[in-house]
Amino acid sequence: MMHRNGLRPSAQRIAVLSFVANCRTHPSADEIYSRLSGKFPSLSRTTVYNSLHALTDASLLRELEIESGNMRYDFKPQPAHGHFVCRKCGKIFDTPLPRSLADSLTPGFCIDCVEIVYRGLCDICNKQ
Amino acid sequence: MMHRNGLRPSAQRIAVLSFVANCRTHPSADEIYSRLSGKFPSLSRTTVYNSLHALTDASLLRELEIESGNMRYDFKPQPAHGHFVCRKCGKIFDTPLPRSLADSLTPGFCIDCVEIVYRGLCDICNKQ
DNA sequence: ACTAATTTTGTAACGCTTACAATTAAGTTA
DNA sequence: TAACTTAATTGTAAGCGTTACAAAATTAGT
Repeated sequence: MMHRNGLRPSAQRIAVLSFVANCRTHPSADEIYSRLSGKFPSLSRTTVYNSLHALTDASLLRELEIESGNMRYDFKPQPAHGHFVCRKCGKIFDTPLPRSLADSLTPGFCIDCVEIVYRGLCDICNKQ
Repeated sequence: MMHRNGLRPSAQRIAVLSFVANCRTHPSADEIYSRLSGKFPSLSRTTVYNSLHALTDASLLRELEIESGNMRYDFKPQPAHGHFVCRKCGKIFDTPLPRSLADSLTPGFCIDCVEIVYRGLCDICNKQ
């Protein structure tokens, strides 16, 4: 994957990418750093940020502006989806995209991507 | 409006609220501060943040997590709408919401609000 | 006018992110 | 393999938006 985009697949970058890809929580840079510094004792925060930027530029990751002051990351090759943020437990759930999203846009506009964030209570918190 | 929510309508708060309400650009805290410090020479950044928080808590403003590291503000009493961010000129356009947004959500979830951000090229930048 | 409560203000600090230079590692050529 | 070139990693320091806090100023009610 990285070779195709002229990215050198270093051990750190592989670790960052596969962690985000296998992690269901859309982790932040700091979460990634904390979880990986066990395997890479010399890991630097800067490396995590560098990797995240490189992988984002290569369209392997997507940045989620879901939480103020904390960028979160998503594995991009997955099918497009929205996100639901529970205001109580803070968990983030993937949601399917509603059909006909582009319907309501002015003609002449060119859409690169659509970001949908629902906020509310998840089913578990809603019961309590 | 503020009285109804137990908010004291100070001159600064009125200025912040009416500036956001009449400003089509969804301004950031810093933009608000810059534009208002002419009328209020002693205005403090903290006051702007305080006012924005108070007005947000009172549901008169809405926070937009559109731009990383820069919260933007929207006048809430307007009908619900999405936002289109042009990747070239950076302008933010209001867009109508697509119908049946809640369709795709898991039952049991309670939706407080939906945020939709389109990214791409606006009609003017698209022509160039 | 007096008191009590709220708001504004300025400074300092916080947290996430970036800039930068030095070190290390990885590819390339001979 | 050895020398060379390029790219990635690391640590420190700085940047930026935001928040915490205490003092001063303003407002509201008696």
